[in-house]
Amino acid sequence: MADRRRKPDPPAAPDDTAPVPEARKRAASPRAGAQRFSGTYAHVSLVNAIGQRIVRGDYPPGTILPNEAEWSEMFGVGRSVVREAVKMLMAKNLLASRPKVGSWVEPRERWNLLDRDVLTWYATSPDREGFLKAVQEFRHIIEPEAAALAAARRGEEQMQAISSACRQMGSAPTLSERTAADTAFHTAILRSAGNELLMPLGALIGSALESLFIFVTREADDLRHVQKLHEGIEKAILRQRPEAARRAVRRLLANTDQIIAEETIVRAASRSSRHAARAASG
Amino acid sequence: MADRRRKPDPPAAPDDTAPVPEARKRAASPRAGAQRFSGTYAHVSLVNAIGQRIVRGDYPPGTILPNEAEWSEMFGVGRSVVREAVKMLMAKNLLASRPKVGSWVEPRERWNLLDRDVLTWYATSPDREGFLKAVQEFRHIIEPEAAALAAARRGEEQMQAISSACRQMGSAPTLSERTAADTAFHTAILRSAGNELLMPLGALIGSALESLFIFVTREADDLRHVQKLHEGIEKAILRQRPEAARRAVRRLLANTDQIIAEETIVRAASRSSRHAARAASG
DNA sequence: CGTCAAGATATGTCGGACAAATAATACAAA
DNA sequence: TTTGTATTATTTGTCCGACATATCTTGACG
Repeated sequence: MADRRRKPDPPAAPDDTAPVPEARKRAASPRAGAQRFSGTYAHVSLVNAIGQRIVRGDYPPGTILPNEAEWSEMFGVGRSVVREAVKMLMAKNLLASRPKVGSWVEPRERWNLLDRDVLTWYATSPDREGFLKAVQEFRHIIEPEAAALAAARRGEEQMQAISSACRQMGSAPTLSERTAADTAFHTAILRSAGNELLMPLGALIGSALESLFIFVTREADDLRHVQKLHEGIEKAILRQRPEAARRAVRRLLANTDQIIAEETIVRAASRSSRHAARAASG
Repeated sequence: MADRRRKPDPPAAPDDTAPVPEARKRAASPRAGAQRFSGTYAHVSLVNAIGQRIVRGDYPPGTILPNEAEWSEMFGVGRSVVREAVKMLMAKNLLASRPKVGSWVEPRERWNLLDRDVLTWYATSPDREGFLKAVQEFRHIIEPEAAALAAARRGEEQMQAISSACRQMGSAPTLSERTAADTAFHTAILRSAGNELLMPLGALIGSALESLFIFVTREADDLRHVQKLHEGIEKAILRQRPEAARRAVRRLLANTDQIIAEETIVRAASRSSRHAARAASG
């Protein structure tokens, strides 16, 4: 779930580094079911909890969900909180509802899979491999063209944003910061492409990179190589060469494909070895 | 706004052609502001009203919106209805809010522009030309590749869905039905591509076609030509020729580009003639 | 000038009550 | 038996009022 609480633009934020208010006490007793997180509003917790369960497959499409009273009981929140959370999931087309029937899970092809939150839940679902495969294929479709458009139309500040992100990627001390810069790099390219419909896809790339960052360990040589690939993209856009940008992005994606493939093999091997161990011990 | 009230899958719907219950009486007096629509739930009306105003530009990004009490007053609904509507818009990233500050319009690049409802509001906004331009460019990126994937991976029933939609397009008696079949055709291709991330984009194509259907008059010759172009796509997918499918889609899109360009010229001309008339009379 | 305290105000949450929609059931009629 | 109709039960939809929480603003104080 994206952080809903950010400083609004108009009331200029004097200090955005202020710590998020933690340690919020709940008077309500934490009843059975999933726990509530302090520091977050109840409806946000609920949206995440229910959304994650749906995407994870706990309630397959067509299933009638627990009704409002049951959710309310399960999470120890008021009915209005449940209703607002359900409405948010409806807005993402994960749910629909009717009086006397209840709420049910919508068929998967209606889900707003490109939504930030839904992507996050998908990325942490058991089908992570399916997620990575789909996202990566999608990137192959989108990103080369986006880079080509960016090479053709990018403005001066946009170019600076791209270069800056690329530099930060190279000098990031931690993998986490590197991933953030990586996401910023690709998002900046999408923005530079001059088509606002492309921008929501930044969340897609971000969740893919984050998923890779969490599960894949990478060696120094590899990181250097990846950095060179990114610089190749930057250079092509800087020089306003659409075809070169397209090719450079394809090279990067091919590299990522390879990493995913290797990781998949490793995971499959460890899985089968676990199976073997279990079979041997059983 | 997509119709939220549909028959759920599990309780098999015996008759889906039953008329939507109209003529619902409101006890509450219709106060100032936008009117409520009978037959629809209040929160749906509110989501549409507020969402449309935001996308249309009535409240530019950064603007603090009226607070809950004011919306409540404006539309003559209770505060909970307002809150649920606002939550749905938050789920689409059009809004964010904070206690003591209020709700504000999020920067445009955070909007979930690929969402069905947001697209609908965008399509009816004053910037319809910008909308069509962006969507059409996006189609150029997505659809050729989707068709190529479909040609490579389509199943038997998926092929039947494509062919059926293509046939229905050819024999549709009204333009409205033709547009519906057209949308079904492209949606079926997206589904056949075997990447679920592509499926939400059906809404994009649908809204583009609907927008064209509403504003563009087309001649019989033109329609025949378009039909042939669609059949070319169908044939390529039927024969499982990815490259041919890609090319066929590009031909169709080039044709659509031309139609949009012509329409744009016509509208610009009528606009300037109106200006001229006004200038002459003023 | 900077820091901290108090007030003001918008959203967040709770609880209860009633309205509306509709699936399911019971029942009457053909 | 079948068909159509009224009743019932249940779930979501809406309203209201109260209070909690967050946080911007203001002002006192060092």
